[in-house]
Amino acid sequence: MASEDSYSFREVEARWQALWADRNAFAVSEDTSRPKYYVLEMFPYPSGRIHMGHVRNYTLGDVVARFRRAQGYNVLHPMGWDAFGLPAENAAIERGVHPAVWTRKNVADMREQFRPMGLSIDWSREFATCDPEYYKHEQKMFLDFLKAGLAYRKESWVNWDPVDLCVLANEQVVDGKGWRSGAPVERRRLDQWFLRITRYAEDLLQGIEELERWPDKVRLMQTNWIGRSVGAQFRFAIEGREDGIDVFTTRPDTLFGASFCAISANHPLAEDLARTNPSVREFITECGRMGTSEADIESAEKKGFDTGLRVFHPFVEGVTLPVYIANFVLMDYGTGALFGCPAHDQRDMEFARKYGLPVKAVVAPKDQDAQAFAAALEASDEAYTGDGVAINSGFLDGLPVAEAKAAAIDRLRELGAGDGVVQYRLRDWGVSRQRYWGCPIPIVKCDCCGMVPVPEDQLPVELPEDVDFSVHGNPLEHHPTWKHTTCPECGKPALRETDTLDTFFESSWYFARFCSPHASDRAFDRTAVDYWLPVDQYVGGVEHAVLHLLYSRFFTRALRDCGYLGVAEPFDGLFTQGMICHETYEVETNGEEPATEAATTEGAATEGSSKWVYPEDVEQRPDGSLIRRTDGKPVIRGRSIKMSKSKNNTVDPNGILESHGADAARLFMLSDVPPERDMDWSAAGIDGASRYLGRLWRLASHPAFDLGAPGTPVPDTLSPAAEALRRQTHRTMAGVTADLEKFRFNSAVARIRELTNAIASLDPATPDGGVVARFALETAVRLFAPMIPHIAEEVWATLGHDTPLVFSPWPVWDEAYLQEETVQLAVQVNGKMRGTVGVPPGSDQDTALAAALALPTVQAQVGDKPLRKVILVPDRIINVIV
RNA sequence: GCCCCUGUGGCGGAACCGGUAGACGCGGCGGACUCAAAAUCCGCUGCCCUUGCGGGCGUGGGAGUUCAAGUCUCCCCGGGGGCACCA
Repeated sequence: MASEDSYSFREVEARWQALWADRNAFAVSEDTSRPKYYVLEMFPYPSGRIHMGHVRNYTLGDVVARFRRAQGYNVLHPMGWDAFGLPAENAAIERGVHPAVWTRKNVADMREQFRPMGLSIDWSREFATCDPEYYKHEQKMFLDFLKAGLAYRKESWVNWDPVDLCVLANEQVVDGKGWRSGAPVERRRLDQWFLRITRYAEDLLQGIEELERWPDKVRLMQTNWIGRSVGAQFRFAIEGREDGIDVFTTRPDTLFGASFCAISANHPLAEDLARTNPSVREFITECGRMGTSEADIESAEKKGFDTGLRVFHPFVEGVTLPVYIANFVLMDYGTGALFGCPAHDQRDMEFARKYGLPVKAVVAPKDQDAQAFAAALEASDEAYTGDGVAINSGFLDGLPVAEAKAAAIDRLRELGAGDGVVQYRLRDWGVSRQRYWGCPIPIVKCDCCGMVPVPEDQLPVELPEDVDFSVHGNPLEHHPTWKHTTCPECGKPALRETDTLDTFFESSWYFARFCSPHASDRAFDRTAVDYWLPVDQYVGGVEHAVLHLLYSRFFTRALRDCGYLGVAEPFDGLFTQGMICHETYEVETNGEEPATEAATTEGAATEGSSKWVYPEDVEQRPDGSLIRRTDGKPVIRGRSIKMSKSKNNTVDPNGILESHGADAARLFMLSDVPPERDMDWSAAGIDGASRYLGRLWRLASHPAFDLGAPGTPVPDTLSPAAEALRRQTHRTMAGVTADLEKFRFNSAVARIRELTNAIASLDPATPDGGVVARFALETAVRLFAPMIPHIAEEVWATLGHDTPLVFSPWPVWDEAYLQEETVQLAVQVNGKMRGTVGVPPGSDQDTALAAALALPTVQAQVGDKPLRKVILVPDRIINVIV
């Protein structure tokens, strides 16, 4: 085939990318004369290689950016690097490369890997979070938070990752294991810096209501994570002691059914008792050992220790309850103490049965006999947690649960014992990390003055470059000189804080930094953030539903309260994309070559005797069976799962960009599967996308019509076939515009393909075919430009246009052409489809009925039976009931 | 265990507010072009009965509401995700 006949994506894509770059097409600045639109994809960690997840993420964002730009918005679409973090340090330990060098190299490599995608990014705003120019502002923020009481230090139990030798936030512990290392987390007591995210618990919760362009799933996850619960807090007086025990409960209505009080092993009272009682000490130690370890979660056995203390029931004079130290009571939720009502709480029931405590029913369902129900419940091992009315409960008797709760709280208040309170599951965010490659915490520890903030004129506290990774542990701690300094207050020798900040700190404000990335004396220029924020469309993976997205929402509020910016919510719209999956392949190794980690596709190889094979090494034979390219060994096809290095089922994006081009990769990413869902990568899919691009190209380069000159007006009156294509073109504009606004990219692609199919099948003899075909084709590429920008530009230019599409407005449709000339009305008889009939749009019932009854298939059903009823939905359906 | 989402041809998926189920694509089958193949183009492609015309069935299963249900309600089953001693 002659080269001029085939579409040469290599040459075309490079040419248009060069033009966009030369014309600075994507650089933006504040412009109050136009509406702004801020599009942001979650910035990447510079691992060194881009992966298909990136390709999908940035393709989705780029479609939005280009679409909004065409619509006339002033679009900000920046890119940066989430550059601090453990992998850099691990590389340093394993390969002796300095984390900074490793990171810089990866950033440079990945920038080059992204380049061939043709993204509409304003690269002049690029930064990496490991730049001191970036993190110095973060240190200032930390100091401002400290002043505002939003940052504080406390000794606390922490989640310790024994592999990464580092503290983890609660959000970073998954199934009792470190989110990165996968190692069972240990409990340790350490001095830590915290951010008071709990101050905003209610506000963060309320704010979720307003996030209408966020997925419900994410809103729900955040709601659950914050975990608001309404109840009562009150104090039990201890028999023979001056102090009391504060407890929190969501069921104050069941107080008459209380049979014990339980406190956490870390409760001050428990620690107090331990000082004099060795067996208490032993029990506490035992609880500490279990902690959040895997074994503990498995067993989940309730254990208690009877302290011998007794507390007075607040409502019933003379009644006392035993006080237990219990392993299931958490110190950092509520007050670290609770009362147990076995009849109406399953966990309390188990505890009561184990330690022979009384079970007293105090709530019974409305419609049941209270005494019989109570007797059955008290003999059972299943607690009743449903609704009902209070029984055996003194002044509460007969009240429904909700009212009983209120009445109990009122009484507690009268007694001066307690009050109604709201509790949150959300904990403060521990931000100290015992690592090198992070932002240093700008604090000096002085023996005389305590924790002293580093004065602002001494910022940034920069990381030392000469660090030794051969010693286990935190290099900042081991550095010979770095941590030794003088106290800013008293001038005596003092030590720097050697912990660094959690890397989620950097990603909690980077979106704001993009508004004024070069501001040096402050984190952001106020006019810039006021203009650009909030982000109008954020795009990323669901895996950040609670971590990054909750921290960022908190940070934005904290920054607002410290005077940095004026908004509460950082992301007005959020889109969470699905994962990229691929089939897995394995060959049996029979011990001849090293097996890969746990390659066990069900029904296939047994553990340890097979090896995962990369898709690119698998070849399909004509009979459909698979073999390994290198040696012809049979390959077993496994199910499709998320692309991951451990399963070798990854496809390298740059290989695809090289072989098929950016437009083909982008088109495949956008076709077929709705973007929020997981998609399967397949060779057939990318080939299909390439084939379509070829067809589109041929449609323009070898048109079946004389397309005439650009700008030729379409006549008002057209032949029926040409008129139909004109109307379809207008309908496509409206449909695609709506699809892009709603992230229905797969549907937008389908619509434009329909339009190009219609152009291709228009009879070349059609009068006015050329001028309408030009109109349809031009519209198709304009609508396609956000998705497959290079070929769209090329076709547009081929059709004779001088102004590139990046500088062209979005097409506008004419409402008058949205309706077809003749509508196909569906005809039902007794609710069953019997055919369709073409009628003019807006036909009334008489016209439609006459046309419908004329159909032979309808006559066969209706015959001479009398019509009982006729239902007409104009232009859609007519249903004749006989 | 609790909460949420989801189930449509061989496959990915479409179907607006209850109104022609299967758009668009992948795959498959048949044909054209070719010495042949690739590429490309054309046609067919939910299932069952029928030579055809035509008819019946069909959106995980069962009931219900309605002139009309993939769409709404209830129950059941399967798949995915989140939380998991939170008092």
